[in-house]
Amino acid sequence: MEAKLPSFDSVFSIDCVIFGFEAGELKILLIERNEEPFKDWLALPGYIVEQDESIDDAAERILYELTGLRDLHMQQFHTFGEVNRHPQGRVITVAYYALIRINGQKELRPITQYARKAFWHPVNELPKLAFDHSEIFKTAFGKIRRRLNYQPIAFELLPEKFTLTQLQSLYEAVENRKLDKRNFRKKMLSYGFLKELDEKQKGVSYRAAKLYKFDRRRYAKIFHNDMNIDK
Amino acid sequence: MEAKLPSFDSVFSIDCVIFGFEAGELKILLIERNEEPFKDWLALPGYIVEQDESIDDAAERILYELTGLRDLHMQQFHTFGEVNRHPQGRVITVAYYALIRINGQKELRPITQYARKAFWHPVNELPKLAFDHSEIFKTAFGKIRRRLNYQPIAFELLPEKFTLTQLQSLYEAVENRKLDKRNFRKKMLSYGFLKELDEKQKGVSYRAAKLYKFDRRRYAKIFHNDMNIDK
DNA sequence: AGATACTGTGTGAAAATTACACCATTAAAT
DNA sequence: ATTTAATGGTGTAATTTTCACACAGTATCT
Repeated sequence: MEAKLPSFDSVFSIDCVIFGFEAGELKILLIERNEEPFKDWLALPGYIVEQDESIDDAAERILYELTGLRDLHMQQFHTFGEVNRHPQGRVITVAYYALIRINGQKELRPITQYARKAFWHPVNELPKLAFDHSEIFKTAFGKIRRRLNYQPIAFELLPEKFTLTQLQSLYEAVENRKLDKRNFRKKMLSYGFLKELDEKQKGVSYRAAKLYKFDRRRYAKIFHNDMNIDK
Repeated sequence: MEAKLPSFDSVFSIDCVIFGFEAGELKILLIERNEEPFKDWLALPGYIVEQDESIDDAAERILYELTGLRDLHMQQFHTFGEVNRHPQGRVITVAYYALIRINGQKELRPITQYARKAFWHPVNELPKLAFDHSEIFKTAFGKIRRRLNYQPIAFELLPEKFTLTQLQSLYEAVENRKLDKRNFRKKMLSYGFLKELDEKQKGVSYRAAKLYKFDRRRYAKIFHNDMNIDK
């Protein structure tokens, strides 16, 4: 009986919204498309999923092929399924986001020919993007803005060792408002998951600030029953 | 050039997790499948999306066809895309949830032959479900549990006019813990979006409680800049 | 030596959260 | 008429959290 059932194929895609933080500015990763449709347009890194890979695996592969970036923790956040969102037919897309440190060492280098190049672009003043990617970006930005206050995602955007001022300016960039320095530091430290290091900032022309690290272990212990539900 | 591009078809599905509240218990809507695969199994209401309907439209249609329920506000919450989640091939599924009042008047009556019947089942002691539907349910339950405290979703589960005790017992059912009556009432009323009615409960063999209504207008005013970000 | 630019710190007021117990009202049972 | 069972409805004090707010210290550059 099972043998009689028809067998299904499917065409759907993944799009990735990768956030980074650099020079006090929040940025996302864009590619310049080298393939129709929307050839030469700017777009989010995204492509069609293969039949034999899970959507989570596909997200990793596709991001790697288009940008050269690997091993980020991407999270699915929404699926976009308007009938005409893709000019070639019915293609829904599952959108993922990730937050990463922008790091001069990590070269952005498309592996496939589908992208001509990949680069960081500030989230303010984004140009028009291919497909419905502008909408996808907007949704992603809304999600991380809210999530910032419930999950320790800020630390994925900062270098491993960071100053409290850097952390604060990230919050300010995402929330788009000024925060009080004393209250911010008090609150962050009170959580108990920041590890104070014996090191100081270098190369600044003013008093060097202490460096801190996000301590995943302590975090896991502290929020085992609270914020972790979210995972 | 555009004319040369291949044209895509796709097979993917929608599954719905519909929560209701009755007799102090949280329930979800299940169907008994009348079609292979998983014929005779219990499952979430779900089916394949047509090529010419958006996924949001599809969710409404599918739920209606399998259960007779219409005009709920469903919200997409996750897409499930493991390679072998569907025995007939590659079928990812976009999952939606909704919260509704269980109402004796609304008959549960499948329109198509794909479901033999539709019925409410308590969320505790759920049987094994078809496909990966047990996992889908679990994810949905996690989402609404967290959302309960950020968004006014509780009122969608209660009758239009409800008592504070009913509201409290809903919170207790979802959070699975007892709450303090005085603090709960104080807090709920302090929000200012509950409208006290001149009516009282009827047909109870003890002191009748006042009835309240959720006042969407006041809610929208009060939380315009806060919780509404979430929408 | 002075200018510059940022680091790092404390206190008090206000608001929100928590813990906690008893009398009032109604319908049903006697 | 009285009692019983079940829930409705209410306040206060202690604690915790949030918020507003200002200035001296230090490294670097000139």
